[in-house]
Amino acid sequence: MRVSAKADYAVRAAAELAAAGEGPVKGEKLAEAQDIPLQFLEHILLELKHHGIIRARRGAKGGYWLARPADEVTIADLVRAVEGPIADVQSTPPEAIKYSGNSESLRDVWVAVRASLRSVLEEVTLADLVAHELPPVVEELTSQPDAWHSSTSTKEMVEGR
Amino acid sequence: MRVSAKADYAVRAAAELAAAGEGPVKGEKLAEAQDIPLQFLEHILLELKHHGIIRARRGAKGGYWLARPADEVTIADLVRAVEGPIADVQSTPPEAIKYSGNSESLRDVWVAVRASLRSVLEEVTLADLVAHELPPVVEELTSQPDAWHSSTSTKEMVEGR
DNA sequence: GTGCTCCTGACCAAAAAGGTCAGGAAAGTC
DNA sequence: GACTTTCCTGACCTTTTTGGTCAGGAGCAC
Repeated sequence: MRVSAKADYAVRAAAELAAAGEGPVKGEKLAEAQDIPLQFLEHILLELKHHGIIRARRGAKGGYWLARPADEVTIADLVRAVEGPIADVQSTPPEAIKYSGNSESLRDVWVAVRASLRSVLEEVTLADLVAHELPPVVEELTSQPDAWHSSTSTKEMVEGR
Repeated sequence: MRVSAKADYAVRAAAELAAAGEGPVKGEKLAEAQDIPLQFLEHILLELKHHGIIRARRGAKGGYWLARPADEVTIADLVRAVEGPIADVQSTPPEAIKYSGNSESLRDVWVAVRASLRSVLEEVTLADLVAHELPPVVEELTSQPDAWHSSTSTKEMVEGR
Protein backbone atom coordinates (compact mmCIF):
# COMPACT_ATOMS: atom_id res chain seq x y z
CA MET A 1 0.00 0.00 0.00
CA ARG A 2 2.65 2.47 -0.93
CA VAL A 3 2.99 5.17 -3.56
CA SER A 4 5.92 4.64 -5.91
CA ALA A 5 8.46 7.26 -6.89
CA LYS A 6 7.19 6.93 -10.43
CA ALA A 7 3.64 7.88 -9.48
CA ASP A 8 4.84 10.76 -7.36
CA TYR A 9 7.03 12.03 -10.19
CA ALA A 10 4.24 11.66 -12.74
CA VAL A 11 1.88 13.81 -10.72
CA ARG A 12 4.50 16.46 -10.02
CA ALA A 13 5.56 16.73 -13.64
CA ALA A 14 1.95 16.93 -14.75
CA ALA A 15 1.34 19.65 -12.18
CA GLU A 16 4.10 21.68 -13.79
CA LEU A 17 2.45 21.23 -17.17
CA ALA A 18 -0.87 22.31 -15.72
CA ALA A 19 0.70 25.41 -14.26
CA ALA A 20 2.48 26.24 -17.52
CA GLY A 21 -0.77 26.39 -19.43
CA GLU A 22 -0.53 26.41 -23.24
CA GLY A 23 3.00 26.31 -24.62
CA PRO A 24 5.14 23.18 -24.75
CA VAL A 25 7.50 22.72 -21.80
CA LYS A 26 10.83 20.97 -22.20
CA GLY A 27 11.52 17.81 -20.27
CA GLU A 28 14.63 19.33 -18.83
CA LYS A 29 12.66 22.19 -17.35
CA LEU A 30 10.18 19.82 -15.74
CA ALA A 31 13.03 17.76 -14.32
CA GLU A 32 14.67 20.82 -12.81
CA ALA A 33 11.48 22.33 -11.47
CA GLN A 34 10.60 19.18 -9.57
CA ASP A 35 14.06 17.76 -9.02
CA ILE A 36 13.48 14.52 -10.92
CA PRO A 37 16.23 12.58 -12.76
CA LEU A 38 15.77 13.68 -16.38
CA GLN A 39 16.21 10.36 -18.14
CA PHE A 40 13.91 8.60 -15.75
CA LEU A 41 11.35 11.35 -16.19
CA GLU A 42 11.46 10.97 -19.96
CA HIS A 43 10.33 7.37 -19.64
CA ILE A 44 7.50 8.41 -17.39
CA LEU A 45 6.40 11.18 -19.74
CA LEU A 46 6.42 8.69 -22.58
CA GLU A 47 4.07 6.45 -20.65
CA LEU A 48 1.77 9.37 -19.96
CA LYS A 49 1.80 10.17 -23.65
CA HIS A 50 0.93 6.59 -24.58
CA HIS A 51 -2.00 6.82 -22.21
CA GLY A 52 -3.21 9.95 -23.98
CA ILE A 53 -2.74 12.19 -20.97
CA ILE A 54 -0.09 14.45 -22.44
CA ARG A 55 1.16 15.31 -25.93
CA ALA A 56 4.65 16.14 -27.14
CA ARG A 57 6.57 17.59 -30.03
CA ARG A 58 10.26 17.15 -30.81
CA GLY A 59 12.83 19.61 -31.98
CA ALA A 60 13.80 23.18 -31.29
CA LYS A 61 10.49 24.50 -30.00
CA GLY A 62 9.39 21.12 -28.73
CA GLY A 63 8.24 19.94 -25.33
CA TYR A 64 5.27 18.46 -23.51
CA TRP A 65 1.78 19.74 -22.77
CA LEU A 66 -1.48 18.38 -21.37
CA ALA A 67 -3.77 16.67 -23.86
CA ARG A 68 -6.82 17.86 -21.90
CA PRO A 69 -7.70 20.84 -19.71
CA ALA A 70 -6.11 20.64 -16.27
CA ASP A 71 -9.49 20.29 -14.59
CA GLU A 72 -10.18 17.13 -16.56
CA VAL A 73 -7.07 15.25 -15.48
CA THR A 74 -7.27 13.52 -12.12
CA ILE A 75 -4.56 12.13 -9.90
CA ALA A 76 -6.12 8.72 -10.45
CA ASP A 77 -5.48 9.04 -14.21
CA LEU A 78 -1.80 9.63 -13.58
CA VAL A 79 -1.37 6.93 -10.98
CA ARG A 80 -3.12 4.36 -13.15
CA ALA A 81 -1.00 5.29 -16.15
CA VAL A 82 2.25 4.49 -14.40
CA GLU A 83 1.28 1.98 -11.71
CA GLY A 84 -1.62 0.13 -13.27
CA PRO A 85 -4.86 -0.71 -11.46
CA ILE A 86 -5.36 0.82 -8.04
CA ALA A 87 -5.69 -1.53 -5.06
CA ASP A 88 -5.29 -4.90 -6.72
CA VAL A 89 -4.89 -7.80 -4.31
CA GLN A 90 -2.20 -10.27 -5.33
CA SER A 91 -2.28 -8.69 -8.80
CA THR A 92 -5.98 -9.42 -9.14
CA PRO A 93 -8.90 -6.99 -8.94
CA PRO A 94 -10.62 -7.44 -5.57
CA GLU A 95 -14.02 -8.30 -7.00
CA ALA A 96 -12.49 -11.25 -8.87
CA ILE A 97 -11.03 -13.05 -5.86
CA LYS A 98 -12.62 -16.13 -4.36
CA TYR A 99 -12.51 -16.34 -0.59
CA SER A 100 -13.81 -19.25 1.38
CA GLY A 101 -15.51 -19.58 4.72
CA ASN A 102 -14.38 -17.25 7.43
CA SER A 103 -12.82 -14.70 5.13
CA GLU A 104 -15.65 -14.41 2.65
CA SER A 105 -16.30 -10.82 3.67
CA LEU A 106 -12.71 -9.87 3.05
CA ARG A 107 -13.51 -9.31 -0.59
CA ASP A 108 -15.93 -6.56 0.39
CA VAL A 109 -13.26 -4.98 2.54
CA TRP A 110 -10.80 -4.79 -0.33
CA VAL A 111 -13.50 -3.42 -2.60
CA ALA A 112 -14.21 -0.76 0.00
CA VAL A 113 -10.52 0.03 0.20
CA ARG A 114 -10.40 0.58 -3.52
CA ALA A 115 -13.54 2.68 -3.45
CA SER A 116 -12.16 4.88 -0.71
CA LEU A 117 -8.92 5.40 -2.62
CA ARG A 118 -10.91 6.37 -5.69
CA SER A 119 -13.00 8.80 -3.71
CA VAL A 120 -9.85 10.80 -3.19
CA LEU A 121 -7.76 10.15 -6.30
CA GLU A 122 -10.58 10.59 -8.80
CA GLU A 123 -11.80 13.80 -7.19
CA VAL A 124 -8.57 15.78 -7.22
CA THR A 125 -7.62 17.33 -10.56
CA LEU A 126 -4.41 19.00 -11.67
CA ALA A 127 -6.28 22.29 -11.65
CA ASP A 128 -7.12 21.77 -7.98
CA LEU A 129 -3.51 20.92 -7.23
CA VAL A 130 -1.89 23.99 -8.74
CA ALA A 131 -4.59 26.29 -7.37
CA HIS A 132 -4.01 24.87 -3.87
CA GLU A 133 -7.74 24.40 -3.59
CA LEU A 134 -8.51 20.79 -2.89
CA PRO A 135 -12.03 19.34 -3.07
CA PRO A 136 -14.17 19.11 0.11
CA VAL A 137 -13.55 15.39 0.54
CA VAL A 138 -9.82 16.02 0.84
CA GLU A 139 -10.19 19.06 3.07
CA GLU A 140 -12.36 17.03 5.37
CA LEU A 141 -9.86 14.19 5.62
CA THR A 142 -6.84 16.42 6.16
CA SER A 143 -8.57 18.67 8.69
CA GLN A 144 -8.48 15.93 11.30
CA PRO A 145 -5.26 16.20 13.33
CA ASP A 146 -4.94 12.40 13.43
CA ALA A 147 -4.43 12.36 9.70
CA TRP A 148 -1.13 14.16 10.13
CA HIS A 149 0.93 11.71 12.13
CA SER A 150 2.00 8.17 11.42
CA SER A 151 -0.20 6.06 13.57
CA THR A 152 1.06 4.19 16.60
CA SER A 153 1.33 0.53 15.78
CA THR A 154 0.01 -2.30 17.84
CA LYS A 155 3.55 -3.33 18.67
CA GLU A 156 4.38 0.09 20.05
CA MET A 157 1.20 0.06 22.11
CA VAL A 158 2.08 -3.30 23.57
CA GLU A 159 5.57 -2.15 24.40
CA GLY A 160 4.15 0.92 26.11
CA ARG A 161 5.78 3.59 23.99
CA MET B 1 -1.09 0.84 -4.28
CA ARG B 2 -1.57 -2.88 -4.14
CA VAL B 3 -2.26 -5.38 -1.40
CA SER B 4 0.45 -8.03 -1.08
CA ALA B 5 -0.13 -11.75 -0.79
CA LYS B 6 1.39 -11.57 2.66
CA ALA B 7 -1.17 -9.05 3.90
CA ASP B 8 -4.01 -10.98 2.37
CA TYR B 9 -2.75 -14.22 3.97
CA ALA B 10 -2.28 -12.54 7.34
CA VAL B 11 -5.85 -11.32 7.45
CA ARG B 12 -7.27 -14.64 6.33
CA ALA B 13 -5.28 -16.63 8.87
CA ALA B 14 -6.27 -14.22 11.61
CA ALA B 15 -9.89 -14.54 10.56
CA GLU B 16 -9.63 -18.28 11.11
CA LEU B 17 -8.24 -17.67 14.58
CA ALA B 18 -11.05 -15.28 15.33
CA ALA B 19 -13.61 -17.83 14.24
CA ALA B 20 -11.96 -20.58 16.27
CA GLY B 21 -12.39 -18.65 19.51
CA GLU B 22 -10.42 -19.89 22.50
CA GLY B 23 -8.31 -22.97 21.90
CA PRO B 24 -4.99 -22.95 20.05
CA VAL B 25 -5.19 -23.72 16.33
CA LYS B 26 -2.36 -25.46 14.51
CA GLY B 27 -0.59 -23.72 11.68
CA GLU B 28 -1.31 -26.61 9.40
CA LYS B 29 -5.02 -26.26 9.96
CA LEU B 30 -4.91 -22.54 9.19
CA ALA B 31 -2.94 -23.23 6.03
CA GLU B 32 -5.45 -25.80 4.85
CA ALA B 33 -8.50 -23.77 5.73
CA GLN B 34 -7.32 -20.79 3.72
CA ASP B 35 -5.16 -22.58 1.15
CA ILE B 36 -1.92 -20.85 2.10
CA PRO B 37 1.56 -22.43 1.71
CA LEU B 38 2.33 -23.69 5.22
CA GLN B 39 5.96 -22.70 5.52
CA PHE B 40 5.28 -19.23 4.20
CA LEU B 41 2.39 -18.88 6.59
CA GLU B 42 4.59 -19.81 9.54
CA HIS B 43 6.81 -16.84 8.82
CA ILE B 44 3.81 -14.56 8.65
CA LEU B 45 2.40 -15.90 11.91
CA LEU B 46 5.76 -15.32 13.53
CA GLU B 47 5.66 -11.68 12.48
CA LEU B 48 2.16 -11.34 13.87
CA LYS B 49 3.39 -12.83 17.11
CA HIS B 50 6.30 -10.40 17.28
CA HIS B 51 3.84 -7.57 16.85
CA GLY B 52 1.82 -8.85 19.78
CA ILE B 53 -1.24 -9.62 17.70
CA ILE B 54 -1.29 -13.37 18.24
CA ARG B 55 0.23 -15.80 20.74
CA ALA B 56 1.51 -19.31 20.25
CA ARG B 57 2.54 -22.46 22.08
CA ARG B 58 4.68 -25.31 20.80
CA GLY B 59 4.31 -29.00 21.28
CA ALA B 60 1.55 -31.56 21.19
CA LYS B 61 -1.35 -29.31 22.15
CA GLY B 62 0.22 -26.24 20.64
CA GLY B 63 -1.00 -23.75 18.10
CA TYR B 64 -1.86 -20.09 17.64
CA TRP B 65 -4.54 -17.86 19.11
CA LEU B 66 -5.42 -14.18 19.18
CA ALA B 67 -3.73 -12.11 21.85
CA ARG B 68 -6.77 -9.86 22.11
CA PRO B 69 -10.53 -10.24 21.58
CA ALA B 70 -11.46 -10.40 17.91
CA ASP B 71 -13.31 -7.10 18.10
CA GLU B 72 -10.11 -5.35 19.15
CA VAL B 73 -8.00 -6.45 16.21
CA THR B 74 -8.40 -4.39 13.05
CA ILE B 75 -7.38 -5.12 9.48
CA ALA B 76 -5.03 -2.15 9.76
CA ASP B 77 -3.17 -3.87 12.61
CA LEU B 78 -2.55 -6.91 10.45
CA VAL B 79 -1.57 -5.02 7.32
CA ARG B 80 0.86 -2.83 9.25
CA ALA B 81 2.41 -5.84 10.94
CA VAL B 82 3.41 -7.47 7.67
CA GLU B 83 3.67 -4.56 5.23
CA GLY B 84 4.78 -1.70 7.42
CA PRO B 85 3.33 1.81 7.31
CA ILE B 86 0.24 2.31 5.17
CA ALA B 87 0.49 4.70 2.21
CA ASP B 88 4.09 5.78 2.46
CA VAL B 89 5.32 7.78 -0.53
CA GLN B 90 8.76 6.75 -1.72
CA SER B 91 9.22 4.97 1.62
CA THR B 92 8.56 8.18 3.53
CA PRO B 93 5.45 9.15 5.49
CA PRO B 94 3.48 11.70 3.45
CA GLU B 95 3.58 14.43 6.07
CA ALA B 96 7.39 14.35 6.02
CA ILE B 97 7.86 15.05 2.32
CA LYS B 98 8.92 18.44 1.03
CA TYR B 99 7.26 19.55 -2.18
CA SER B 100 8.08 22.74 -3.98
CA GLY B 101 6.03 25.20 -5.97
CA ASN B 102 3.31 23.76 -8.11
CA SER B 103 3.07 20.47 -6.29
CA GLU B 104 2.97 21.83 -2.76
CA SER B 105 -0.58 20.62 -2.28
CA LEU B 106 0.34 17.12 -3.28
CA ARG B 107 1.39 16.39 0.27
CA ASP B 108 -2.16 17.04 1.43
CA VAL B 109 -3.45 14.69 -1.22
CA TRP B 110 -1.24 11.84 -0.03
CA VAL B 111 -2.22 12.56 3.56
CA ALA B 112 -5.85 12.36 2.51
CA VAL B 113 -5.16 9.08 0.74
CA ARG B 114 -3.70 7.65 3.90
CA ALA B 115 -6.58 8.95 5.98
CA SER B 116 -9.13 7.42 3.65
CA LEU B 117 -7.38 4.07 3.79
CA ARG B 118 -7.36 4.22 7.55
CA SER B 119 -11.04 5.08 7.65
CA VAL B 120 -11.67 1.63 6.22
CA LEU B 121 -8.83 -0.50 7.57
CA GLU B 122 -9.01 0.76 11.14
CA GLU B 123 -12.77 0.37 11.32
CA VAL B 124 -13.08 -3.26 10.31
CA THR B 125 -12.28 -5.80 13.02
CA LEU B 126 -11.82 -9.53 12.82
CA ALA B 127 -15.10 -9.90 14.67
CA ASP B 128 -16.83 -7.93 11.90
CA LEU B 129 -15.18 -10.08 9.27
CA VAL B 130 -16.19 -13.47 10.58
CA ALA B 131 -19.70 -12.25 11.45
CA HIS B 132 -20.12 -10.95 7.89
CA GLU B 133 -21.31 -7.69 9.37
CA LEU B 134 -19.12 -4.89 8.14
CA PRO B 135 -19.23 -1.37 9.60
CA PRO B 136 -21.44 1.32 8.00
CA VAL B 137 -18.52 3.04 6.28
CA VAL B 138 -17.75 -0.16 4.36
CA GLU B 139 -21.37 -0.94 3.57
CA GLU B 140 -21.75 2.53 2.17
CA LEU B 141 -18.71 2.22 -0.06
CA THR B 142 -19.56 -1.23 -1.37
CA SER B 143 -23.23 -0.42 -1.95
CA GLN B 144 -22.34 1.79 -4.91
CA PRO B 145 -22.34 -0.33 -8.08
CA ASP B 146 -19.30 1.58 -9.41
CA ALA B 147 -17.23 0.13 -6.61
CA TRP B 148 -17.60 -3.33 -8.09
CA HIS B 149 -15.89 -3.01 -11.44
CA SER B 150 -12.37 -2.08 -12.38
CA SER B 151 -12.59 1.43 -13.65
CA THR B 152 -12.17 2.37 -17.28
CA SER B 153 -8.80 3.97 -17.79
CA THR B 154 -8.11 7.14 -19.67
CA LYS B 155 -6.38 5.13 -22.35
CA GLU B 156 -9.41 2.96 -22.89
CA MET B 157 -11.62 6.03 -23.07
CA VAL B 158 -9.38 7.60 -25.66
CA GLU B 159 -9.38 4.43 -27.70
CA GLY B 160 -13.15 4.27 -27.53
CA ARG B 161 -13.57 0.95 -25.77
C1' DG C 1 12.63 -39.72 25.55
C1' DT C 2 9.75 -39.32 21.85
C1' DG C 3 6.74 -37.10 19.22
C1' DC C 4 4.48 -32.86 18.01
C1' DT C 5 4.48 -28.07 16.85
C1' DC C 6 6.35 -23.72 16.72
C1' DC C 7 10.79 -20.86 15.90
C1' DT C 8 14.54 -19.14 13.24
C1' DG C 9 17.83 -18.17 9.89
C1' DA C 10 19.63 -19.20 5.39
C1' DC C 11 18.68 -19.56 0.95
C1' DC C 12 16.49 -18.91 -3.67
C1' DA C 13 14.17 -17.32 -8.10
C1' DA C 14 11.46 -14.01 -10.20
C1' DA C 15 9.68 -9.57 -10.41
C1' DA C 16 9.54 -4.70 -9.44
C1' DA C 17 11.68 -0.32 -8.39
C1' DG C 18 14.52 3.17 -9.71
C1' DG C 19 17.48 4.39 -12.59
C1' DT C 20 21.41 4.97 -16.56
C1' DC C 21 23.22 4.58 -21.46
C1' DA C 22 23.30 4.81 -26.34
C1' DG C 23 21.46 5.88 -30.25
C1' DG C 24 17.53 7.04 -33.59
C1' DA C 25 13.91 10.13 -35.44
C1' DA C 26 11.35 14.36 -35.97
C1' DA C 27 11.15 19.42 -35.83
C1' DG C 28 12.99 23.82 -36.31
C1' DT C 29 17.00 27.10 -37.68
C1' DC C 30 20.71 28.82 -40.65
C1' DG D 1 21.07 20.57 -46.74
C1' DA D 2 23.47 20.63 -42.52
C1' DC D 3 22.99 21.28 -37.78
C1' DT D 4 20.95 21.64 -33.44
C1' DT D 5 17.47 20.63 -30.41
C1' DT D 6 14.37 17.74 -28.14
C1' DC D 7 11.65 13.80 -27.80
C1' DC D 8 11.48 8.50 -28.55
C1' DT D 9 12.89 3.84 -27.70
C1' DG D 10 15.03 -0.22 -26.27
C1' DA D 11 18.69 -2.34 -23.77
C1' DC D 12 20.89 -2.63 -19.70
C1' DC D 13 21.92 -2.28 -14.73
C1' DT D 14 21.70 -2.58 -9.42
C1' DT D 15 19.10 -3.00 -5.38
C1' DT D 16 14.97 -4.22 -3.00
C1' DT D 17 10.78 -6.65 -2.56
C1' DT D 18 7.90 -10.52 -3.18
C1' DG D 19 6.75 -15.01 -2.53
C1' DG D 20 8.28 -18.56 -1.37
C1' DT D 21 11.39 -23.32 0.22
C1' DC D 22 14.77 -25.91 3.26
C1' DA D 23 17.07 -27.48 7.28
C1' DG D 24 17.51 -27.69 11.77
C1' DG D 25 16.72 -26.20 16.73
C1' DA D 26 13.83 -25.40 20.88
C1' DG D 27 9.95 -25.93 23.89
C1' DC D 28 5.84 -28.60 25.40
C1' DA D 29 3.07 -32.82 26.50
C1' DC D 30 2.80 -37.46 27.38
